[in-house]
Amino acid sequence: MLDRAVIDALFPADLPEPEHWERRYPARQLDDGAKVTRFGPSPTGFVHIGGIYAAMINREVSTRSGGVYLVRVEDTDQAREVEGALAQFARAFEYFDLHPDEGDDRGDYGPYHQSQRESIYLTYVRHLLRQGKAYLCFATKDELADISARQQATKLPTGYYGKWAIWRDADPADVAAKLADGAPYVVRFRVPDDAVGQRVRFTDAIRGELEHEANRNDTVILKSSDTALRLPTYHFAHAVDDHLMRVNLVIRAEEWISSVPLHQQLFAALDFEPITYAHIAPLMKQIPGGKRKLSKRKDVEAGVDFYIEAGYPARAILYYLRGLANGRLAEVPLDEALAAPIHLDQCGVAGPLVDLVKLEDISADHIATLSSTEVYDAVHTWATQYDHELASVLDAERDLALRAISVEREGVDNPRKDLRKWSDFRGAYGFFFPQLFTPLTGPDDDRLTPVGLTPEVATTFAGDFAESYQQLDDQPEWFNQIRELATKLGFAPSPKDFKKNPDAYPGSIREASQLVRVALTGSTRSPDLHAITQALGPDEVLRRLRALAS
RNA sequence: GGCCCCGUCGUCUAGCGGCCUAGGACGCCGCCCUCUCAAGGCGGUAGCGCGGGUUCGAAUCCCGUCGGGGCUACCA
Repeated sequence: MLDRAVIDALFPADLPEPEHWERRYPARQLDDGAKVTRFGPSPTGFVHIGGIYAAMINREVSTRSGGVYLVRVEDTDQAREVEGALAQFARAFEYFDLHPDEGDDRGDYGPYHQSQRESIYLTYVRHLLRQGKAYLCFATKDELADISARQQATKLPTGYYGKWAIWRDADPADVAAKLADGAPYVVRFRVPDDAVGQRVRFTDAIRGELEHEANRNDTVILKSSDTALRLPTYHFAHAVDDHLMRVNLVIRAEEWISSVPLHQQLFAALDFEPITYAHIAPLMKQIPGGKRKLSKRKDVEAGVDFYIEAGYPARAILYYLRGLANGRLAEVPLDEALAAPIHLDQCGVAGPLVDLVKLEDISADHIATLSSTEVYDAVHTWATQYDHELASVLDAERDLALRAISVEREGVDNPRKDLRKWSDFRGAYGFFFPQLFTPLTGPDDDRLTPVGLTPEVATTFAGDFAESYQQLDDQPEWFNQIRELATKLGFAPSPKDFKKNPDAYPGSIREASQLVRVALTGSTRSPDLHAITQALGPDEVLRRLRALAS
């Protein structure tokens, strides 16, 4: 073990003792059962939908228990930090309305950036060093790689332990010599001697009793001394931060289960009160022949921006994720589900596949419950960010937009479900706006092809229809115009008759209707025709019909 | 390789020894409605990974096995 003077010389002279931090961050005054939870975004990449999933559960559990939810930025990996990642997190939290009780801008247990907590970590590293519960390690990358290779060759567990831990029991003179040379070092945790071969049990709030081999590795707790900031690894930061921030329930993804034995050793070595863990199942993606964890790099739908850019309403996504967390909540209506608590003991333990089709169904159902103005506002907000042309049209044509959105939405039992996300708006409703609609170029226009009428018939029908067109309020009367003209031009009165004898007619009432539809909307799919003409107004209706006729 | 987690229709799941000839939702298929597209209504398709036990009785408990996922980093 190193002399205390040697150890202390490695740290700033004014570095506080642990007692200082203990006083600085006192135990919280909370009711029994109140949960202090946290989410730790790591700005090393873009926001993962699984991060929103985890944040939502953390937020929910703390709120529900009368506790505190905090966001702590886990930026100890400075080398991999990605520009703009934090801003993206902020945007995502805003979009999903997941605001922490404590974070960068408020809270008494900060700073909430790990990169700003260096002296706190150093206090505890020095503390462990002085007690011989940690030690300096000068092993180089090459040496480590060599150790690992030899272990693999002899089928031994890989890692830095036992006789492989070359600096664990190094002669203080050798350490002093390295230090004198200015050699970079890391600080490793000294696993308790009695840990080898031990098994540990712990209770997971989601999974119940879990059992694991005790940790044997002298894990790095403080990263290399050759960097400007002396930052800890995740494991050490977790122990120090969650203890000092008085977190009492750690909800995190399943891949951390394997680290619990290490974390428990760390808590014990630091004399910290043990903490409760809840490991949630990771979100998965379907791949040929199986499934795997949703990958930020490979899967677009792993990134939150995918959902925000496409314009899935936040509440629909939240509802979907809630149903994934607690299956029962997928069976109750959205409002009820969002108001219901998430129970950790009812969380699924198998990683669910993210099912975009299901999300779209949920989203369409949700949008169908919104009023026209709510839809307008949401589309407008979305378009302002992602479709400027649409945004300016919506600004200029607010009344028309509202009339368009109202078609088969207001005052009906079953509102149309043609909007699954805000980016669908242009395709489904764009034709309402002259600025976004290109009239047919004539009977040869490709958009008319699916209707299956000859150019001559199409031109004649459109021309005659425009000629005698009347903008009638009554839907049946209005539709009679199509019916009568169709009869006059020899169309079959019903699709069945036409089907029975296709050579006897130019088409049926169905083709006639579709002709008008395509002329007015450019598509064979649209809301009710009469309602469209009411929204468009007679002038625009005639303009579009004549474009086909000419 | 070692260790850990997980395994019910294509997907999300209900089920926690008899209420299970396994229920619901999404998808898919069909029918109805209809001027079209949707929506809606009705119906259908499809599953306990496999093998042993325990038990009068197992999707439910135990063991094994197979399969999927994760950890095994100075990434979190």
